[in-house]
Amino acid sequence: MASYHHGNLRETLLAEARKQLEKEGIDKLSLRALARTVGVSQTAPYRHFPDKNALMIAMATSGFEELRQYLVARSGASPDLDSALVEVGLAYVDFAKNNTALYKLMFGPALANKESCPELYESAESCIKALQALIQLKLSAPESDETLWYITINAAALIKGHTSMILEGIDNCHPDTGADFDLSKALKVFLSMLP
Amino acid sequence: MASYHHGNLRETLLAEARKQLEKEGIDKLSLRALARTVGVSQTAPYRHFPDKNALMIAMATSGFEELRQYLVARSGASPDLDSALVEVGLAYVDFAKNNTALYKLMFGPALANKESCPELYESAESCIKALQALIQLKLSAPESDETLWYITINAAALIKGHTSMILEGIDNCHPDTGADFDLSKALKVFLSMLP
DNA sequence: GTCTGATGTTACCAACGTCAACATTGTTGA
DNA sequence: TCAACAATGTTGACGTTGGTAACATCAGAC
Repeated sequence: MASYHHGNLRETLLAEARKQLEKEGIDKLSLRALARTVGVSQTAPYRHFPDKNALMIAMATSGFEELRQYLVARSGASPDLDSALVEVGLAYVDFAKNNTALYKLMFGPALANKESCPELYESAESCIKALQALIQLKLSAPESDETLWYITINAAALIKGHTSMILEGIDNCHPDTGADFDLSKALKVFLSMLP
Repeated sequence: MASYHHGNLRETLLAEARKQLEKEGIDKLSLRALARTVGVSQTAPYRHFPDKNALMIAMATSGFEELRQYLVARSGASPDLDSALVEVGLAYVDFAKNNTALYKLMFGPALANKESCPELYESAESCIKALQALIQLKLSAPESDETLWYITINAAALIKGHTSMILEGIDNCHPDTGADFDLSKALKVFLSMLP
């Protein structure tokens, strides 16, 4: 027989939410259904999260931590700097593809208001900073510090933009030849343009 | 006295939805509230849209048409090609900033499934193609056709990525000097890297 | 002038987020 | 040891939402 207290409800809810998020999509994610599948009353989640949005923010925050670890792991396993730079881009996109709903949640309405959930912003910005730190390693050319910085942000934007287009299903195949779009080629083309 | 038939419900609903979208955000947008403010019964909208998502798709579609027109207008008013390229990027971001909720809707869950709403994808891709056509004008260098194509997509991704970061409120100010991020400078830096 | 289809209304349903009041449990200090 | 307390879980309810079915009203075609 089940005990009155679940004992681990908060983490169980987060895990089940994460599962449902990827399986059913974000709009089919309801606190009630979550409680039901976990086998607890409909209002029990409110003992661990003030409201539904808090649950979302908790998921998003853990998502940023996962993403950060994934990026450093993938890029760290590369032999040289150039391949590490390509790899971090590929890794970022892979994470988004393998955790599409979570990724959209991370950059979705959850972090709409900066001051309401500062810890979310911290993890988000630290994640980008990690990416930028890696990119900056590449740029030891005799450029001005300001130019270097803009190139770095451009690289980050480039990866984010490719991620968006891929998630949106926009197939950037060649209009004439019909050749498939190859992300790693695109990243290498950008790298070759660096000073 | 009001007549039984509204006469222009579909467009009135779209206009009011657009207004509410920017004012209250997408999650506060309900068909019932819409019908109420328009002064019609709660189920009247279902005579013009099969469900709520159809209303969203209709808004998104018109949004893409607006965006396309805005881009050609802004870029067409530029004196030379280089400034036109910078201008199209600035215009894209401006549109997103001036119509944030609509922009997020356009690239949000509405166009999640490609085959369910092909006309949305058409307008979205035609919009990107227009942007790419302009960019391709710049690239008459003796590069391979494939490289040219990848540079074009990179430019599109760059703009999309900057848009995302700006909408997400990530301030890319310089970590040392604290100088504000300047989008047009970033775009010019990218342009200067082109072959 | 009647018939028909388009449009709007009323009544209803299931599901959701959330709150208040109550029940049960683990813990802690006398 | 045990009573008080805080944490956790349950029950019941309220208001709102998206959506369906049946009915009402109107405009235009024959």
